[in-house]
Amino acid sequence: MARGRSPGYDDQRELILSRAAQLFAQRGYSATSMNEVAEACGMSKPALYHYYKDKYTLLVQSAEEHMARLEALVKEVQAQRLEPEERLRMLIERFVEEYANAQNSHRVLTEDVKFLEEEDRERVLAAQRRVVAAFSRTIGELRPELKRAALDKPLTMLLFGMINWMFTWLKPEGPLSHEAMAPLVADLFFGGVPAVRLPRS
Amino acid sequence: MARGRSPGYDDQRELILSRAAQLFAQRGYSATSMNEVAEACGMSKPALYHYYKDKYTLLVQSAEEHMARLEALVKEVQAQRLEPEERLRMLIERFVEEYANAQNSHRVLTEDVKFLEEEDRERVLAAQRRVVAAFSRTIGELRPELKRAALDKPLTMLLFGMINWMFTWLKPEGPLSHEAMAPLVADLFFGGVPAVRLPRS
DNA sequence: CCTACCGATCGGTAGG
DNA sequence: CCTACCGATCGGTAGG
Repeated sequence: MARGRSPGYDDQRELILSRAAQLFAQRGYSATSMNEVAEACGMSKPALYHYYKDKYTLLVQSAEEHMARLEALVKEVQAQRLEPEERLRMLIERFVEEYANAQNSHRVLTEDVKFLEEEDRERVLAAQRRVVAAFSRTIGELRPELKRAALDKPLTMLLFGMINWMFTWLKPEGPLSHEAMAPLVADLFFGGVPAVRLPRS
Repeated sequence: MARGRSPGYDDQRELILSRAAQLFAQRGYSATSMNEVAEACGMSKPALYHYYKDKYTLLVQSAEEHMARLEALVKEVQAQRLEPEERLRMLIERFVEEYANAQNSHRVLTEDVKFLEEEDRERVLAAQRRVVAAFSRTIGELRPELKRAALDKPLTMLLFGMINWMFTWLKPEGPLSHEAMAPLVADLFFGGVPAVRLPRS
């Protein structure tokens, strides 16, 4: 029978992961030392190693948990069985919100995937592809001829560009909130999609 | 009287900078060693240090040269005195083309600015602000009420999101060329801008 | 322009 | 014999 960990164990792991993600986001994975992570958590390095076996595990964990949340979010929205436009609007809104709440993980995911080993990176990228596919299917339903012209995926990536890039310039102290940005992105995208000219076949 | 450098000196410097940018883009600035740079250039590490005094100079040089090209490009387009929509279309086209030709520098600029020292980073960011201002002025001319609602800058950043993010997913071997992407971005943006709803005042 | 190094700091782990 | 740590230092490697 398992005796279980100390009661604060999981809380400590969560704290460490969030502090590590913050440092990785600020300085980059490889420029962050485990000494800095330990210090940011108010513990010694050996204590840190009690909770995570190595630095790399922090990176993998951060990336995977973030992707898991994004995939869960996609499933939640899909379960509502909305019309394409409404569904995509909600996906945009929920993704912007999630990014706002997980800016460090988001940045680690977009900038530090290169430090993942082949196998881990493939698993993360596979999850990203599933998320992108959910968006692009919705865009294909929105205007089916885009899908026939193979423009659904590129347009999806332009949409992701707008929201993935958002937190490089949108500062929390600024006059504009992320809640105000989501409808702006949606208006711009839904206004633009009908204007896209198809290549002549 | 200056004796001048060896005839191949500037060529070597250019080669090194381009190889270094390639490695920085692939592995990140801090995870790239000067041994790797030297090897990629087919020279010893001491030889490399003959051309650049340190690793940091390679980073600064890469960022500054790339920003200088972008600013030159903005000036060229502005000199043509086009109508706002045509001018913005051309800016988009030229930026996508420049990014395509300088993907490594572009990635270094977007992901490794954090390694610049305060003073250098400020100079680079100031150049970026001037470029953004050129875009956002044009967008303000396109639909002046956006500027009054302070949405010209956010919309500019959404546009930059689309094109800055493009080369994270657009692969040279892929079926879609960057030349085809520029008009797609422009159509989407110009179609979307009139659809943007202003916050009620 | 090479081999041969340096001061420092890295990620990770020993004994207690 | 378990867990939760500490002070000190390991083997290797970074930039220079």
